[in-house]
Amino acid sequence: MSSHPFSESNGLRYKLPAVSVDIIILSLVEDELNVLLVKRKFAPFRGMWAIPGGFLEVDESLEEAAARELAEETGVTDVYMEQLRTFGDPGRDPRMRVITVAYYALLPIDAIHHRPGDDAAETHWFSVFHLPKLAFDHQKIIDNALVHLRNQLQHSNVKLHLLPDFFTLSEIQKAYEVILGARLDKRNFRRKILASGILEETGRRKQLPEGRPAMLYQYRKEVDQEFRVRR
Amino acid sequence: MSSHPFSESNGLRYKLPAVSVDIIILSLVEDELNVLLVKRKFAPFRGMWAIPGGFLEVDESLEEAAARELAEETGVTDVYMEQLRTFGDPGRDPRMRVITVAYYALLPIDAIHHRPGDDAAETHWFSVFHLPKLAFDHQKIIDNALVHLRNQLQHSNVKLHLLPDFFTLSEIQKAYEVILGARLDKRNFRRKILASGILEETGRRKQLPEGRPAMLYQYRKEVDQEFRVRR
DNA sequence: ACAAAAGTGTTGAGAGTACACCCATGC
DNA sequence: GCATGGGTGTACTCTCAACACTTTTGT
Repeated sequence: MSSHPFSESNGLRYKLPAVSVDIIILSLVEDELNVLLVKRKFAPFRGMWAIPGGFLEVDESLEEAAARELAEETGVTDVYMEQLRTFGDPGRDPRMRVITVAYYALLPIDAIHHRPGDDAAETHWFSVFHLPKLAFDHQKIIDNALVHLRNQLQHSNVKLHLLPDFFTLSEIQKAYEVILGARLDKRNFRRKILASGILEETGRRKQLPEGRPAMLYQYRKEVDQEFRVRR
Repeated sequence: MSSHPFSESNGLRYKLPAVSVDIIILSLVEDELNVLLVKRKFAPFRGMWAIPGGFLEVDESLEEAAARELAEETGVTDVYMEQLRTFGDPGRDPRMRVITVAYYALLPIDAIHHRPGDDAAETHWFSVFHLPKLAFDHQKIIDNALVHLRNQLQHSNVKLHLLPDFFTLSEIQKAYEVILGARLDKRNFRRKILASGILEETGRRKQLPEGRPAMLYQYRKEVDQEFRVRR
């Protein structure tokens, strides 16, 4: 183990990298998987779109920093978040060495109050599949988040935190299809997700503009934890 | 996005956290999954065992830092490494704020030269299942690595980088059993791993001290990449 | 010949996949 | 009564799990 950075003679403090937290905020809006981006007001990459984030403050855990950034951009708290990965290549920020810990947050459609505080930062939702050119290595970070999300849906029956409290089976199937980029068979999808036991009927139905009303489901509270194992 | 940490008036530099890289070095030794630990020479936690690691140097990527620490402890280069997760709770290091990016490295038994340089640091291999009390939050970090490794073996046919170049089917099965902590059926294991196509026969056999000689296998070069998808 | 580890097949259960029609509602 | 989306069953394939004996070698 190398020595402590402060135990060396002074003049080395400039070597300390900065630590930031970036948060990929994902939501389903009108059958699209959207990510919230902010337009940069300062150099470098001034005017370009970037993942919201900021520097870590003293006595704040990484999760707290991510939650704070999320609240600043969306006004939303109590949201599902997960640490993704840390990016720290030298040169990823031209100003100085910045190590960024990437988180991603999944929010249901109905939780978005969209810029309640006047942060004055310009924000916008983009489809993750049609992004503009992004600042820093942010495209790579979003690619990473998407791979992670797809893996979760394919290999387990985790709760998909992008849905509102009550939803129809068609809505959850559509969410899977949008994220995976593939059509799924209705009968097989329903049988599988109901057999997995993560859902329960609410007894209520959703009145649609057209067609037969659909049963509303919710995730069972008890099985919030994942159960991925096969045996 | 909060402002740049250096753009504020001075007096704030002490706020910058330090960034370290810890590397969990795993190896199979005599049917045990072992992790390499170092005995701390300085406070805090002086005399306790810890995961090898060190502070990130300027112009060094996170991967390079992890590889450097690995080489310092084992003399080994060109090893399979993967980023695990970043730990940064305030108070995890009593001296100051330290954000640590955890990596794990898997090395085959025969790659270990064990302390070729005289680092003077006392190192020792421990079974991951019988660890002493560790410094910092290092127990948590190792738990994390173990969960990650088990998930990989259970949900995919990735190359297990803990094995030497050539190995018998009994050896690879034993490796799976040690890591998963479960007995596996010999016939089912062999059928499954051969059907997955990640292995190929070498044509050579391993002469054993007792019993019938066993066919030696190797991982196929072309399929180093994972193929987890089902459809 | 015996001890030790390698090697090998079959059967039953459950999961995944492909596929097409009837049902309830609003207008 | 018709347009719209909700809801349902069956047959085939493939994967997984359980289970015991024969083969090859060294001594």
